[in-house]
Amino acid sequence: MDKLIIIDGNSIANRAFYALPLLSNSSGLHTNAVYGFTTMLLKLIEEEKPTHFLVAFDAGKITFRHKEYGDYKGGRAKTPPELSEQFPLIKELLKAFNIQQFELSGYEADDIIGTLTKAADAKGERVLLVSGDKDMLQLASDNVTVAITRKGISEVELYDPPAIMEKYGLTPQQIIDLKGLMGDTSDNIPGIPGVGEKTALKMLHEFGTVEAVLANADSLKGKMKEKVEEHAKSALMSKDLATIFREVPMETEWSTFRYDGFDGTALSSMFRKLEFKSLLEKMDFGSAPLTEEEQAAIESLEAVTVNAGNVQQLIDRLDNHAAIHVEAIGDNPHHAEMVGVVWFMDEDGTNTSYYVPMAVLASDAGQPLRAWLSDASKKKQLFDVHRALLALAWQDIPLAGVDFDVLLAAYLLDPTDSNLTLSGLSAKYGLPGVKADEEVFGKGAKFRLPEEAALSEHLGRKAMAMARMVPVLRVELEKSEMHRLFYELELPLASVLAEMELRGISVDAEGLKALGVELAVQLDTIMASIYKLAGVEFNINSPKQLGDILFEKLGLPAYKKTKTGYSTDAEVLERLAPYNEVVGQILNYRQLAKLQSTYVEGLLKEVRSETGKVHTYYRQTIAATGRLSSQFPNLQNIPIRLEEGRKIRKVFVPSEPGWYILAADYSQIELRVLAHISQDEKLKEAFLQNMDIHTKTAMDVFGVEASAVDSNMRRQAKAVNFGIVYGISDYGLSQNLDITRREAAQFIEQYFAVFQGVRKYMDDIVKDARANGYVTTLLQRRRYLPEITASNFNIRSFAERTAMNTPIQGTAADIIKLAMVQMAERLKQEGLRSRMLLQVHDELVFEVPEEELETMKRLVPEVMAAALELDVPLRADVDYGQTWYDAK
DNA sequence: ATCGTCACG
DNA sequence: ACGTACGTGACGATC
Repeated sequence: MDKLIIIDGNSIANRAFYALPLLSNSSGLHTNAVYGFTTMLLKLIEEEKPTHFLVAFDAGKITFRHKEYGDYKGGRAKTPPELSEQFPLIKELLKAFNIQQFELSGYEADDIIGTLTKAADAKGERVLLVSGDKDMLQLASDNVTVAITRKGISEVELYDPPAIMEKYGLTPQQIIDLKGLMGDTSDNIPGIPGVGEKTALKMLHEFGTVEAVLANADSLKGKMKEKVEEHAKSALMSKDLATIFREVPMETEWSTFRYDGFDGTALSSMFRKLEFKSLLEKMDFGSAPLTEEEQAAIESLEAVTVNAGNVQQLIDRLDNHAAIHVEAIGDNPHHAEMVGVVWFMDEDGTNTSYYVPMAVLASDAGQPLRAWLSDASKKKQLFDVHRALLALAWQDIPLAGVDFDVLLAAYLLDPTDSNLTLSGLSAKYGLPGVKADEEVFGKGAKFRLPEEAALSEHLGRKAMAMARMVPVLRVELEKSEMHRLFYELELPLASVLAEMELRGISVDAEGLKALGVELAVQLDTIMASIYKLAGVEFNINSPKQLGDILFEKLGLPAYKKTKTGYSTDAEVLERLAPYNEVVGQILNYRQLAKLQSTYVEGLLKEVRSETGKVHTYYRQTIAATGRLSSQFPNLQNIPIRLEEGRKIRKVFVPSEPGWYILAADYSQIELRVLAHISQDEKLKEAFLQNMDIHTKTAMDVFGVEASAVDSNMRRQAKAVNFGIVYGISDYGLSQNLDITRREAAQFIEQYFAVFQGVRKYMDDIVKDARANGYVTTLLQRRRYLPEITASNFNIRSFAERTAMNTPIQGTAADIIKLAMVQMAERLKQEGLRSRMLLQVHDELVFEVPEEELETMKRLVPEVMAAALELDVPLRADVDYGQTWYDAK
């Protein structure tokens, strides 16, 4: 039996747009609505197996309804541009799907659909109508089932006449009467004011139609009677407006909508264009050939695999210059599995790549190649030098002479790009033909290296793409004035980081284990006590089970909810603590369990048994602000705020007997940066006089002398200063200080009244961001903020706070990176044995031999303070001790 | 894979 | 009216 699926195109596109985050592909095209639309089409095709298919769209600006009723749809917000730009893509997508689309000027999609379902009814054909709009229920019949999306677009609810009867007690026809009575604000259909769904349903259950309700208005009571009588005309007009027009003059010939399946080539090409990687994989187009156009755009390449027999061919071609790619498998470069190295020489235009498997590179035959890699006079361009340095170092192959990094350059050009891969960047810069690693290797459990020829081809394509991108990226860096940031800071930093990470930091594993035993004992005791107080054993680590116990069994008040249930975070538990003793125990348990799982067990897993060291991996191309991040293990979030956790720092020790751990941290670097870029006189003055900034802020905001600032005032001032750096909002500050929004707003107003330069900076930076589309740091690091013009208040506000925060946080990141490069330089220059080990955003950690202590105590803060000259002084405080804990 | 929670600056 | 403080990573639970 035939089955026609009709999609209400505008409605589904809207639903998809608001249900999904604002995705965009590498060329900046928004694709979330297209993506949602696509997944819906795929699901319908698979599950419903339609024989006929069409999508109806609204067309033309003025429909006959506007002529009858000027205000029709007057209340509806304009379609945001982020959505309108996706309609052409959806239409292109439908072509690739081979699905008919219908639009008729002067009519809405509803009318087209109404006319078609009427025709289907007449012929007795089955129809599934998909929409996000409940109005469509009026079209349901024995033949027509209506599917209404719910919760985004992934799920639909099916309505046939019995289902509508069950849910509303109405026939499909009466859905029109329902809307006539209650109206619809989104379409600006008035209905009867004061009548909502409940009242409207009651009336219809009693009288049946709008007309009958009006005729029987007398039998209604009091106010309702008045309202119905007064708005009788409006009700009738509303019913009329809500009635879908089913007589559109159009072709309703069934065979026009025949659906014979999609064209794999066109669809896979479309998915590639949209960069729907997950769909491409899931669909397994596999051998779906590229379109001629795509094929023509791909350069030819001869991918040579090097072995002992032909290695001389590569050695003969080695020159002073090449793009190379180091392929190593695994997230952690400290124990990545080396696949091999690929060379691509650009000069002679032969388009030949040379893939050298690791075994060949490590063999005697590979010796000249290893020598070339280690020769600083041989200039090479890479993708992710930092990772390559580490992976090669663990194979005892030094790498030198790197003069460009495609990854690092692309990161600087857009630090928020979420697809910084050779495949993604190739697509972004118009070089098709580089497959995604996932596509070639598979992922997760399915990961395996392909056969040699395919591997050689894939790696060769990566190297060639790099070679092509290098000159383009060099120009782009120049154009956006980030070439100095790149060549003088980020590229040298990559080597400094690699050196620190390879050195590693020693961990007292025995001490850590002892701490673990202590924690285990305490956790056991607390657990038993919690079970006793709760009267039942449960998994305390499960927020779901914990929520059930606290809010159902013990009946405590629930302050806030999460998407999936009750919130049980520390903020909630602290409020609940007075009600029941168990809550405090749970907080205590959480704190210790975190220490045990993350900092004892987690850290122990990362300690290398041969050396007793951990080797973190700083990621240089992740954070949108230019900060580093740290992984495997994360050494940037070792506890310090609470004493119990702070003890973890005792296990970080020097790697040589008699040495010390020395740590230096910037004092108030972000507020000093703010003073400099805002040129606020008061703020500058505070730092020029080296005052306690939070006390100073309290004095100015509360208008009192230093002696009158109590600890509570200082605490509040401190929160305001944090808020300022984060891009302040009254709501955020009120949450933080647990005060009302009005009070928070007053604080902020008082702050700005004093620090007028800061206010001006905040205003100007948002204006700048809107005008340029991006903000920059002092060293010209850039962050694009496309959402600064969003129509959605929340999205736009977020972008505005980001515009305020990024130059501050980013400039602080610039400064400490400068200090690191300069510090590495000085250690070398002055022949010091001290070593830089860690960076924690505003802090540098070293291990220092005793005889260098005095030198380092002086040198480190000096270099840090002088890293960049601002209009206020920078200051770094230093301390040292036997462990990181003691260097406080 | 995603969520809730919590560690840091 | 709208409802989030900025930037990260790791863990256990759950689907």
